[in-house]
Amino acid sequence: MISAITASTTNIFSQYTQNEGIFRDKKFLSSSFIPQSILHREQEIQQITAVLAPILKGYSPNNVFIYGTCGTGKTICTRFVLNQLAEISKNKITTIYVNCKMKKVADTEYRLFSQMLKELNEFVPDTGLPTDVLYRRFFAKIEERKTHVIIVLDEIDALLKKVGDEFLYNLTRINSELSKSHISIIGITNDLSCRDHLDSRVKSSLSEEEIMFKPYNALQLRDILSSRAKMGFRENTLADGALSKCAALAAQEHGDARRALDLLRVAGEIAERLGENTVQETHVDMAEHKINIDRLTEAVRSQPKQSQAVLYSAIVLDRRNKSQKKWADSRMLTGDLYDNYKALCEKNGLQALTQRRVSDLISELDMLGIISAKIISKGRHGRTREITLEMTENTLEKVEKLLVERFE
DNA sequence: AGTCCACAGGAAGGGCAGGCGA
DNA sequence: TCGCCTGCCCTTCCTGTGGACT
Repeated sequence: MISAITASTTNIFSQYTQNEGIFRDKKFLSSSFIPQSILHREQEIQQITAVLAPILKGYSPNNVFIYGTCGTGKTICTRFVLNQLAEISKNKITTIYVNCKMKKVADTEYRLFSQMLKELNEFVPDTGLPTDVLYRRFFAKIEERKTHVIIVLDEIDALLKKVGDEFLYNLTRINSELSKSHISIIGITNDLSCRDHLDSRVKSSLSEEEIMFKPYNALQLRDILSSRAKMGFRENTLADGALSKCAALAAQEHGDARRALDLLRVAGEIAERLGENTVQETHVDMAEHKINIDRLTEAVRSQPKQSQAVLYSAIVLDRRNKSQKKWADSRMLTGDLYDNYKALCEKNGLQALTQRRVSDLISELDMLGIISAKIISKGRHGRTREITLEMTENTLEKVEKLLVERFE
C-alpha cells in the first residue's frame, strides 16, 4: 500500500518537473515587482522626481502627500523613483519604507519608530521602552548618517486614524534639531479625506506638495498586464481573451492594477494545476472566485475568537431569519446580534464581552468587508446598526464550516 | 415642540504581559 | 527585584443622535 502511494506521488512530481508549465517566472506577475519602466504613470513619476530632485544638489526636498485609490501605482512609482535616486546619488541617500497598515508592525507610534529603527539596523524590543527613548535613538541614528533621509509612510491614513497626528508633528519637527542630516516625508494614502483630519500645523508642514494618482482604465490595465505577461508567461500560454478579462474585471474595481495582476497570476496557477496548456477566460472566472473566497476565509481565520463568535452569531441569526421569513428579510440589528452572541458564549463557556466592545468588533468586521453595518434610526425604537453579511453563498458556506468546528 | 428609545461611539482607566535600567 | 514604561484588550461611564410617537 505504502509503496503504491509512493509510486503515485513520485509520478505526480516527475510529471510536474517534466512539464514545462505555463509560467516563465512568476515574480514578474507579483504586484511588488518593480519593472524597468512603469506604463501610464509618466506624469506622476515626473512629479515625484521633481519634488525629490533638489536632493541631488544638496537641497532639502519638500515633504509630499500622495493620494490615489488602491492599485493605482502610488507605491510602485515612489519606489521606482527612489531606486533611481539611490542609483544616481550613489547610495548617498537613506530611504526608510514603512507600511503603516501592517498589523503588529507599524500600527502604533511605538511600533512605527521601532520599525524605522529596524530599517536603520538598530533593533529595539517590541515593548518596554518609553517612546521618548525611541525618539532619541531615532534622532541619533539619523544624525549619525549625515545624509538626506526619505521616510515613506505607506497607508499613512491607517496610522493617523489609530494614533492621531502627533507623531507626524514630531517627525516634521526633527529637522530643526538635526544639524548633519535632513528628513523628508512621503505620505501615501488611498483616503482622499485623510488630509482634512490633520492638525493645521501638521498640514502646513507635511502637505507642502501633493500628487494625485488617477485610477487606470481598462485599456491601460491591459497594457500593463500585457507587458508583465510577456515576462511572466511562456509563449502561447495565455489566451488574449483571458488577459482582457482580467483588465476588465480590475477596471470595474476602480482600476486596481494589483487586483488585475493577482487575477492573472491565480488564473495561471489554476490552469497549470488543471494540466492545461493555456490560460483561458474560464480560468480567470475561477481565479476571481478563488481570490474572493480566499481573502474572506483568511480574514475570518485570522480573527480572534471573540470576533469569530460575533461573526458566527451573525451567520446563525441570518440563517434563522431567512428560514423564518422565507428569504424576505434577513436584516439583523445590534441588539439581536448581541443576544445571540451571549447565548453562544454561554453554550461554549466563553466569557461574553460587553455590548460596547461587541459594537467595536462589529465595526472591525465591517471594515474588513465581511459584514456590512449601516446605522439606521427606528424612530421611537431607537438608533441601531442594521447588519447584513457581505458574502456570496459559496464563501458563506466555507466560512460557516470553519466556524462550526469552533463553536458547535 | 418635547419626549423617548436603543443604541453609537468617545474618553478614561483597569489589568495584564513583557522589557529596561537602577 | 522593583518601579516604570509600553501595547493591548477590555469595561465603565457618559454624551450624542435620528426619527417615531405624544
